[in-house]
Amino acid sequence: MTKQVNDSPEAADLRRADSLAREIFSDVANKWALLIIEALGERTLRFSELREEVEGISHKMLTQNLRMLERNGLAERTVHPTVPPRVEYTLTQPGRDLRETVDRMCEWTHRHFSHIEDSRQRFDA
Amino acid sequence: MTKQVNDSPEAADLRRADSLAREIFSDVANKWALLIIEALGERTLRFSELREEVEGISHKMLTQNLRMLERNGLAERTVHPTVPPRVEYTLTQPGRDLRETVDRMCEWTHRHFSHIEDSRQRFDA
DNA sequence: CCGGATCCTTGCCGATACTG
DNA sequence: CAGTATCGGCAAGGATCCGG
Repeated sequence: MTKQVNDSPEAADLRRADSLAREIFSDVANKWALLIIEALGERTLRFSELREEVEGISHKMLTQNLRMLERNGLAERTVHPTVPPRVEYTLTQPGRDLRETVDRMCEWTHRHFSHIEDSRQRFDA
Repeated sequence: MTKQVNDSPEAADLRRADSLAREIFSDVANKWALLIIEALGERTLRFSELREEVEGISHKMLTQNLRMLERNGLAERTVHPTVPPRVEYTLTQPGRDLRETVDRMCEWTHRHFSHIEDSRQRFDA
C-alpha cells in the first residue's frame, strides 16, 4: 500500500539523513539550548549553578534542555551518589565544537548591535 | 515611585544593552529564521521561491520571520511595482555575516552526524 | 503574487506538588 | 538538591479568506 515507485534505497537514506539533520537543527537552534551551551563553556556546573547562570530559565526548561543535550551527546551528566545528591554537567567534545559557533553568534550580535538598533527604530516608524 | 537606589546611568545602560542582546538572540536563534537565512545565502529570492526552498514552512511563518529579519536589518525587501507584484528578498551585509556562522552550524551538524545518531540510540535504550 | 486578518488547534512553558 | 508528573493559560503556528 505505502510502496513508492521511483524509489531507491539510496534515496530513502538521503531522506532519512535529511530529516535527522532537520531534527538536530530543531533541537539545537533554540534560545535556551544555545544559552545553556554558552553558559557551560569549558566549565563543569551543577544544576543549581546553571539555573543561576542562565538568566530567567525555569526549572522545567533547564531539565528538559539538559536531557535533550545529553541525548544528542552534547553534554555529559555525572551523578555523585552523596547526600544531598550532586549532579554536574559538562560539554562533550562535540558540544564544545558547537559552542565555538555559538560564540561566533554572540560576537556577531555585539558587532552589529548599533546597526540592528538603528534598523529597528527606522522600521518601527 | 519607580526610582531605584544604588542605580547609576551606566548600570541602566548595561541593563538596556543586555535585554536588547537577549532580544536579538531570541529573534535570531530560532529554527525558521536560521533556515531562511541559510536558504537565502548569496542569492535574491522571491517570496514564493523561498517558500519552496525552506521545506515545510507555512505562508504565515515565512512572512512573520521575513518581517523580523527586515526589522533587524538582516534582510532587504524590494517590491517591483508590476502586476502581478514581484517581491524579492536578499541578505544585507550583517545578514551575510550571520550566515557565515549558520553555515558553520550546518557543517557541525554533518561532522557529528553519526556521533549524534549513536548517542541517541544509546540514550533511548 | 504577496501579505494582512481571522479563527482555531496545538503544544510550549510556568507553577505547583511530590519522590529519592 | 535534583528530577518527574500534572494541570492550566497563553502564545505559536496552521488553514483560510480577502484585499492590493
